[in-house]
Amino acid sequence: MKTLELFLGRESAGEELTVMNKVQLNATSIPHLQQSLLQWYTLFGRDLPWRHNQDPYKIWISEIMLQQTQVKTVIPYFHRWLIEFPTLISLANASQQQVLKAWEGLGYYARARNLHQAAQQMVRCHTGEVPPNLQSLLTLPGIGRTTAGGILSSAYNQPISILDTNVKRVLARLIALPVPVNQAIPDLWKLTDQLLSQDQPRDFNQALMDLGAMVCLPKHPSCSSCPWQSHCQAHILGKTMEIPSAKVRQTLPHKLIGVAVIRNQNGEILIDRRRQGGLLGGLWEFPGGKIEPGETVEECIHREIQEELGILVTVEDPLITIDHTYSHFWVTLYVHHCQYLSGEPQPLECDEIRWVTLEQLTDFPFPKANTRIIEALKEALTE
DNA sequence: AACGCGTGGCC
DNA sequence: TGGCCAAGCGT
Repeated sequence: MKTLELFLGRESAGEELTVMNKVQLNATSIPHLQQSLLQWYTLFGRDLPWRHNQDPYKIWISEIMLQQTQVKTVIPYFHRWLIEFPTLISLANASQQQVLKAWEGLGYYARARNLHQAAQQMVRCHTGEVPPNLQSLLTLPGIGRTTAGGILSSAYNQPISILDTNVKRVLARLIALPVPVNQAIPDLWKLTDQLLSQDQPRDFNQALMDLGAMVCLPKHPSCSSCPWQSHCQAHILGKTMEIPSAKVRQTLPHKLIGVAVIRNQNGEILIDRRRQGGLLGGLWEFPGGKIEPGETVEECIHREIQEELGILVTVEDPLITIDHTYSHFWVTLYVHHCQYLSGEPQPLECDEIRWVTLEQLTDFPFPKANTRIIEALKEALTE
């Protein structure tokens, strides 16, 4: 009997590889797994906007937006995006600020910067099309193996597999993976490769993700309605809830930040554009910085504004205090009204600075925590 | 190879 | 309701 053998949890350390666990999937069951999943998909697959046609550009946009982001969150962004950037050319010709503004609120902003760069790269090197092959796709910023597989299977119906969070969970349960998912990535790629339907790769990949998103849920999987129930080793062994093993999360560090809403005699407000590359790169913000030990908020803001912009301000009343959680830390922003005193503002620690009116603020892309400052400011100034 | 990278939904 | 989680990629 043919079997697909997956060797998991090898020991490394220079010596000969030691097989700690061997998981086998009966190769003769693969056609049945494919057919039962595809049949389930025709009955229960989701009706999603990016499944309405096979335009590679739209498929690409959806794949990027969906990285680490729920379908429900993506849908309105996807529609707005296609109105503003209906074609690959229009995206390539847009400014980064336009692109970031359309992305505002979606998070992981490197995705938007990469999308913009990749569009320009496609125009320069790929005749203005989303390249229909794996090698070329992987050279584009923001496109890794799973996204490339998603694009090639969805847009071109090519038999390229994917391994996203949903697929990892489904496959880990299917074979009752005895180690954490992250320790078995090469094996899971082999498995998703082996399972992929060569006849219907588009539907198969979409079906696999729908199964993970609708049935094989992290917390409460509906095994009774799963087309793979009779093949699922986790279900057979009663280990569905333990697989995949949850990853340990450590508590997020906390940062205290002083933030300045600086207004000049004309009532204009000073904002700065964050440097490319790092956290929230390319987005605008109200200037400020970390409160040092033993420092008051007022002292911090006065110092930071001098260091970052080379100007003097008087720190006045508090405007708002905001707690905000990022992916790897959380902050408390102590936001104060400030009055501009002297000096010519310079972009010492940012890419650009601007004096803008209250109305103009909404033309710039801001991170979420800063849009809350803008709302508070509008309330304060219209009273 | 582990870590940096946002935000909102969900309970 | 605070914590977990989501169609990953780049470095």
